[in-house]
Amino acid sequence: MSVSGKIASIKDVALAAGVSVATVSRVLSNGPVSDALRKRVEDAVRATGYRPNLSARRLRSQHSQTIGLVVSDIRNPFFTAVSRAVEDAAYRAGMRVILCNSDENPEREELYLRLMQEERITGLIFAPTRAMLDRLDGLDLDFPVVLIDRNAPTGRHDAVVLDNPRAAALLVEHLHAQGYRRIAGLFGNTSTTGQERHEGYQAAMTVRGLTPAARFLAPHADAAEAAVVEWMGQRDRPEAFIVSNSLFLMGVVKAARRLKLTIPDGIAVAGFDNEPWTELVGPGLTVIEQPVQDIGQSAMALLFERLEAPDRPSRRLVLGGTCVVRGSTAARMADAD
Amino acid sequence: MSVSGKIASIKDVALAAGVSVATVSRVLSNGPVSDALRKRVEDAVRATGYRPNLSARRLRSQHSQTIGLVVSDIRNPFFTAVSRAVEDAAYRAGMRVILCNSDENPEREELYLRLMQEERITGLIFAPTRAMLDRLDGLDLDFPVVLIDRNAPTGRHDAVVLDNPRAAALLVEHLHAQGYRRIAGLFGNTSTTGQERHEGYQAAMTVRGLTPAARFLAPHADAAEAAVVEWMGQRDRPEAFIVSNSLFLMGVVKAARRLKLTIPDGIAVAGFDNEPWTELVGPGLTVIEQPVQDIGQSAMALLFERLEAPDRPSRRLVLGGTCVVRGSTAARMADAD
DNA sequence: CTGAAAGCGCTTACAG
DNA sequence: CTGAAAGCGCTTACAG
Repeated sequence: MSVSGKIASIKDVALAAGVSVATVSRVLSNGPVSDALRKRVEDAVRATGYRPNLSARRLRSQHSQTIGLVVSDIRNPFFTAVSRAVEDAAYRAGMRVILCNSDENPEREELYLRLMQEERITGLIFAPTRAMLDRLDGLDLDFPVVLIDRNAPTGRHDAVVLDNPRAAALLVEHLHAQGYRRIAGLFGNTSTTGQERHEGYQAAMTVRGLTPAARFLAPHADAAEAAVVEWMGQRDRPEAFIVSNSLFLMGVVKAARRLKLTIPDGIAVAGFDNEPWTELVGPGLTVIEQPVQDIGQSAMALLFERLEAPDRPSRRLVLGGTCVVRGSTAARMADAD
Repeated sequence: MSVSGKIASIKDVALAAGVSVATVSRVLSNGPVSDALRKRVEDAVRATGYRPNLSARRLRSQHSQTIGLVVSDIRNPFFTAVSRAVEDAAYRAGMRVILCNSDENPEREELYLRLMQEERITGLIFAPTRAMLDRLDGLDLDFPVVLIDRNAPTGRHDAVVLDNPRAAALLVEHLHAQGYRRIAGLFGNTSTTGQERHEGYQAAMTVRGLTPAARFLAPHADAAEAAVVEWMGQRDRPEAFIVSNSLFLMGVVKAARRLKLTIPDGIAVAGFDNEPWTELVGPGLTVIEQPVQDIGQSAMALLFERLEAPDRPSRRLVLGGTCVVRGSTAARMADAD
């Protein structure tokens, strides 16, 4: 136990064991040490309550064993889940993670990128804004970066993303098969994700001879609620909505309630992501489930591969989503318009 | 720009500026330096793309500017929100935070406590398991700790917690006023939180001449669902449930669905916490809202106060919750029972 | 197998 | 105001 207040250093241990600090260091790193000395050192470690100083270790060994994780907001359940997966993988690999929330603000992203440099991180897992995505290739950072969730097809960085166009197309496909025709779309306007999902929506609508009708909104439930309320007041009101994130999902549900429309008869809805509560709302909400666990783990895996082979061409891992069908997209009544 | 691959050190800057490293250091820390030299150093910093090495700085200055945060699971929305508040407060104060998930596992808690020592953190914000709570006073850690969410009344550490008994009593009070009498309770069995909420429930029931009927469950939706299904099959089935966390809330809703009971006529429910989706489920769920922002900020504040006055007696900050009334506890039909 | 010594990149008395 | 030097707590060649 440290009684003195100050925590014991390797020197204290060496003194207590009657050996050199080099020997203590070797015992701690499982180096070649005689059994006799090893035992004495181990006893001394216990006696002094010694804990290695990671700052010193990092400085000397020149690697931080730290990975950076910059997301827009940890309160977004998608990022909550991904970051949990990243952290688990990191701690399993003996690494630490530094988490930062950019709030979709490019200036904060820049600030945190600087912080990452000062921490001498081993690598970065990053969900950038569109603005940052444009500048990212120009920056010269001292660590590899793996993009998650957002990504430019032309970028030079490794990335693991959902197959967003395909996922959105899945929703169109499903709604179409259920008898819906006037299918409107709400997409987030701050990330590439919203764009890509819109592209998939657009293509899948067109290929079926349906007319796409999309709006891009700031990622808030209120924005979606207002848009839906207004939209449903017009002629040719949509029969169904496809929305690109769970905040919009909430917005649609709120709008339905305000307009006294039942789901799905008055208004059908499908979207992202499969959060626990989507099962409980109304008749259950049809959603795309992302492989969040896989995304986090794969990002870590890509990072490790990159560290092993710094010069290999970049890779993009595109993961498929699953369509979880629930009552919010039940087959459309025959009598409908 | 660092072209060499290796990031520039303070020595490189000194060389480029034609000054000593001491002068560079002084410029960086806004120490007393002549304008002429300051300018030369600033230019050299830019030219070399210099970024201070935080490991070196921490080692030398002997403080890590780091606070630890150990919670059970960041995916629990309560902890998501609190940790976001903690991180914001920390970064604002120029500190970093290391986040760890214990998964309610005392062994992992111990592991992370050790990690915190190795990081030489400035202080810890900690939501411990009950098992850890018992041993915590015996440990001699080299940093102050502020407990959040969970806490033993006899403990020697600072803490910020919800007034759990009062919050649970609020729910009983409300249900009673709405005409409910047979009010059952489901409480988590891993934390002190569940215990305290049970106490409040018990007391509030007794004082109103009602019979408490409580069960303690592992914190999973499934456990709650099963318990409710079974309970509702018995004679004297409860009219309402009070539950101590949002997973149980989900469980009750699922059970209601399975039993084809409407909320609140067939089964009323109220609980913790006020997550965004609770408004959208069924007729809306009546819940206690915790001041999550305040909890995170206050924990940081208590930590800073403790650092300034290490010997001051410990403090507990007990914050009140708000009862958010929704349809799940609408007034009970007169004909009932 | 073991120890003395150098050095990672900083900050901070100590002189001048 | 400025610089030379010591030292934070480690690891790792280098000798022996």
